[in-house]
Amino acid sequence: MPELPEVETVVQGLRRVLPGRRVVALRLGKTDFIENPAELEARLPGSRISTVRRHGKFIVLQMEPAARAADSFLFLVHLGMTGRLVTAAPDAPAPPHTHAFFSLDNGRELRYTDIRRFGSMRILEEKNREATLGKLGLDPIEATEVQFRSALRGRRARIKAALLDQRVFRGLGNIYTDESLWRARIHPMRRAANLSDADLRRLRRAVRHVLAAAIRLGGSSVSDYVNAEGNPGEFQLRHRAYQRKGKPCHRCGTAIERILVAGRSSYFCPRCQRAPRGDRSGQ
DNA sequence: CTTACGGCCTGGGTGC
DNA sequence: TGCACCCAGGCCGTAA
Repeated sequence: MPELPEVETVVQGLRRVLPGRRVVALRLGKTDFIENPAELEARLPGSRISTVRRHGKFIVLQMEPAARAADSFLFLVHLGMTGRLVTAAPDAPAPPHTHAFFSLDNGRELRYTDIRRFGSMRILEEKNREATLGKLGLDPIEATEVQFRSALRGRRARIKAALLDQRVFRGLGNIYTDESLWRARIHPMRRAANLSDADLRRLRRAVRHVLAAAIRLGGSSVSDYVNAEGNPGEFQLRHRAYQRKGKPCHRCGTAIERILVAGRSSYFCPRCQRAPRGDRSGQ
């Protein structure tokens, strides 16, 4: 499912119920998406959740260990394409493909459901935090104009691919790159290095606007996404490009087109977002 | 170093 | 109804 706005929405929901809770038991189903299942089973029961944060598309739980003397650690959850992290009553029926059940000390249960299992879970030591999370690029909402420009400067990759690269910006995915490029009137096939300062300025503003609006509306529910309470978002109603092939552009009425860029479906308005010279191979 | 591409996994939609 | 095929918001490993 999720990109930055969806993960942010989930995190905001979990933040209302998880901090202070102790994990009393853990039950796992399929474990091929977990880096080290035995470590989870050894360390999570008895530990207490202190904070819930987002880093790019990662949900980061800070854990205080069961043993007094041991160091606190991080529990990372990535929702992949179809992951859901939801709290529920333990006696409520679990949906299919629910592969992790965390019993909490208030009688509730935190559950991870993931049809395709492209998500991941892992424990990360505090001392390894920077080596792992530090590889990710700028937060696209917090980046200043100077940072935004320098992150893309000199990159030969298509702008769409560069925006999707988590080492450049953390948290953007296919929906919000298309929505941002539409708003900034930039064709997804253009090379990042060829964008003018004016282009980049519009792009940064578009990214910030789109992400803020999406967070405000609780994210986009296209197929599987729900928030921490199990409810869908509403930003899909405001999509201007994504999955609107053949429908009129909200600015000029031209039919939205779909092409493949960086192996991903990319939706754009052929009139508002002019193709680069030299077409499909590049520029 | 950077960029491009196939693969992972399951399910939903479409067209014959 | 059945079946083949395409598509899907993620990222990782490999090759060029």
